[in-house]
Amino acid sequence: MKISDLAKRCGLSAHTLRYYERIGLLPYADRDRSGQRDYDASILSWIEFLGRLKTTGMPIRDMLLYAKLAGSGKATFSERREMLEEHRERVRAHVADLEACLRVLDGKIASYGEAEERMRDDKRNNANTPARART
Amino acid sequence: MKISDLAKRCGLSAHTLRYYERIGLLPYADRDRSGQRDYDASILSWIEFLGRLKTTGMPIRDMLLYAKLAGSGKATFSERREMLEEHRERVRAHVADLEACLRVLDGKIASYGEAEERMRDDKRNNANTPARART
DNA sequence: TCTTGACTTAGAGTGCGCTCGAAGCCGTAG
DNA sequence: CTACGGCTTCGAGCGCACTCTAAGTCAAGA
Repeated sequence: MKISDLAKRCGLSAHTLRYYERIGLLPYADRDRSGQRDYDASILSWIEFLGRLKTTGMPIRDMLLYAKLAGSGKATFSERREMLEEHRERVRAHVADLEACLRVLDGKIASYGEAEERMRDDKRNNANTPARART
Repeated sequence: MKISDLAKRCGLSAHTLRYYERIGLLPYADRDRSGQRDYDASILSWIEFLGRLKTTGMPIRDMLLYAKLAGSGKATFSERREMLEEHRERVRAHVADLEACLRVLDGKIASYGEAEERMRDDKRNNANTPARART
């Protein structure tokens, strides 16, 4: 598979794939006789997992550490598990944060909705009541 | 309230507070007779709300638009509500993504745990069984 | 044969969100 | 009076994660 094919399949640009290889996030890809990268489809599952780490906010330097451990075989299973467990906790905490934020947004949206409602009422009644406090 | 007091209370640095004022995310603060910013405590709730937007990944340019609308009174209630509704949808989608990632992490962690378990068993049995496929 | 287009490399540039430094002013404690 | 800490402004610098450019190579199709 050429780099542009892999790019299409994994949703990263060819630029980004080369960048990831350069920094060590992707293993050095085999080159064909004209020097072009020729990827094995098995790289896709690794890229997909990296995408999960990225989505969940893991910085590249941590992904690099994980990648290095993953290249060292069975001896690093427990270290990798611990990394992922710590990361999972951070992600869970972040999700909890986001859910709290969502509740705040819900409240704010509702209060705008109610304010708009009142404004429509005022208009319909053509009443000259004093302005209400903003929220 | 001086900038360092506000910084302590809201968790942003004085540098960041000045930066936010400079770009228009915070209203221009009153200065005392020696030119130093003197904040009213009411700024705290606005900063807290900005923090919610930031936590949920809203870029500063969008916060700036929201801030501009919020400075324009009642006429922009519906526009602000629509902004927040769209943002809320993005956040909900992101939370769903994160939850999918958490399930992947759970699976990965479990498989490391099982592999470690098997390695301990193998050691205890002192058996020279062939290596298993890595996951 | 010539053109086209995708690939290669090293390295520069971009956008975001801060973060810091320099130089100078102000008010209070000693 | 002086020293000190904290404030001011403006602008430069930083860390991250790409993103793009330039110059060149290569293989296949007209």
